[in-house]
Amino acid sequence: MLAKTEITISDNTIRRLTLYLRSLNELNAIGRTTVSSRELARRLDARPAQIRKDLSCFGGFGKQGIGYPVSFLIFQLERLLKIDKQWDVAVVGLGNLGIAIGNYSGFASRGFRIAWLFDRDPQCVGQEISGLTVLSMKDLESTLLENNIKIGMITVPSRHAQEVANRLVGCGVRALLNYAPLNLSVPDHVFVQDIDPVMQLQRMTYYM
Amino acid sequence: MLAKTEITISDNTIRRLTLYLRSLNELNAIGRTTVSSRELARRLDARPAQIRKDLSCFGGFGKQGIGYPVSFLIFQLERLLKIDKQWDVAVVGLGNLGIAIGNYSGFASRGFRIAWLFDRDPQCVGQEISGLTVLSMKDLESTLLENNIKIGMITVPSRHAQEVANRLVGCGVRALLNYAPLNLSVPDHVFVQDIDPVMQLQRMTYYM
DNA sequence: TAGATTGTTAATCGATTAACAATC
DNA sequence: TAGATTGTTAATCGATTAACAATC
Repeated sequence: MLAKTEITISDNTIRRLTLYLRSLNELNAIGRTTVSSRELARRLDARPAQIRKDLSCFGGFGKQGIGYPVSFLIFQLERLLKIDKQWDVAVVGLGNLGIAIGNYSGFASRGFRIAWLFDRDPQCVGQEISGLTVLSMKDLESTLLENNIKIGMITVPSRHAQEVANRLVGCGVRALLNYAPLNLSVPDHVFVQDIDPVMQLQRMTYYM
Repeated sequence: MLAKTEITISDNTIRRLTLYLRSLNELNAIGRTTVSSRELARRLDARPAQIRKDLSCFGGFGKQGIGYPVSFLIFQLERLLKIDKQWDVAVVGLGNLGIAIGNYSGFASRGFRIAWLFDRDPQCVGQEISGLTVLSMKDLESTLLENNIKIGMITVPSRHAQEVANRLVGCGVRALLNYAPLNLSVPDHVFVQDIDPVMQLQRMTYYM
C-alpha cells in the first residue's frame, strides 16, 4: 500500500461538520433517508460544493444520482467527531447559568453527559440538580482524576475563571467550554472554546 | 478628493475586533494606558501583524515606538462596532436559560440592555426578574414596535424557535441570538448568530 | 540618538468555488 | 436510457504573514 499523504483537515471544515450533523439529525427525525448536497446546502444557507468537499475529506459517503444516506452519514460524522461514545462533563460554578446547564436535557442526545457539578459556596454544595448532587471544590481534583474526566465547563464569575481553568487542566482536563468573558491561558494541549454572547451581539451590531 | 476604493472588511476581522475590545477593557481595568500589538497578541494567542492589519482597516490608531493608547482604542472600537450607544434587547423564553440571561449583569457594560422579557406560559407572565416584568407573547409585536427593538434573543424550546423568529423578524428585529439548537431561516437582511455549546464541544472532541 | 513599534506592501498560504467526468 | 448527483480537479478568490521603511 502506498503511503497516504497526510491531509490536514481545516478547523472550518470541522465546525461545519457539526452543523451538518445537527441538520442531518433533523432530517432523520422527519423520516428522510437520503439528502443531496444541494438540499442540505439550501437548509444551511451554504454551497453544495463545499459540503461535498468537506465530506469527501473523510471518504465517499454519497452515491451519484442519489445523494447521501442520512442515517449512515450521521453514524460516520459521529464517529469522526468522536461522539459515538458519550463524554462525561464537569460543570464548575452553579450560578444561574450553571444551573440552567445542569437542568438542560439537550446534551445527552448529542454525545455529552453532564456528570459532575462543583461549587465553592457551602450553601450550594449538597443541593440536587437534575439528580446530581453539587460537590465541593475540595473534591474537584480527586473526582475528576478518579473518573477520568476530560471536559470541563466554566460557569464561575470571571475573577475565578482562570484559577478554575488551572485546576481543571491540572487534573487532566483537555477541553474547556468557557462562559466567563475573558481570555483564559492554558497549555497548548488544552482546547478552549469561549461562549460569549456579547461578542456575538457586538459582531452583529457592526453590520446594523 | 479622490474616490475612496470601497474596502470590505472581512467578518473574521470583525470577530477579532470584539476579542481585542474585550482584552483592552481588561488592560484598562488594571490601569494600562498603552499596549503594543506584540503584547496584545501574546495575551490573545494571536499574531501582532494580524492585529495591526485589522486595526489599520479603520485608521491609524497607534504610534510608532509606543503602541496603541488603550482607552482611545476602546473608544474607537466601540464606535466601529456601534456599541457606543446601548442597544435594548428582547428575550423570548423564560426557562432556566432565559432566567439566567435576565439575571446576568454582564450585558450592560458592553453595550446591551436586557430590556424586555416575554414568555407564553401564563404562570410565568407577570413574574419579576431583575426588576423586569415578564410580558405575555400577546404583547410581543406591539411592545417591540413601540420601543423600536432591533435585537432579540431566542431561548425557547427548539420546536417553537422558528415561529418566535418569524414573529420577531415580522416586527422589525434585525439581529437574533439563537440558543435553540437548530437552523433558523430568516430573510437576508436579518443576522442570526447561534449559541450552541454542543457544537463547540463536538468540535473539540474531534481533536481529542 | 538608539530602540521600539506602527502601518503597509508584497509574498505566501489556504480556503472556496465552478465545472465536469464518473456513475448511480 | 435520461436525469441526477457525487467526488475531485483546477482556478479563483481571499486571508494571513513576514518584512521593512517610516517615525515616535
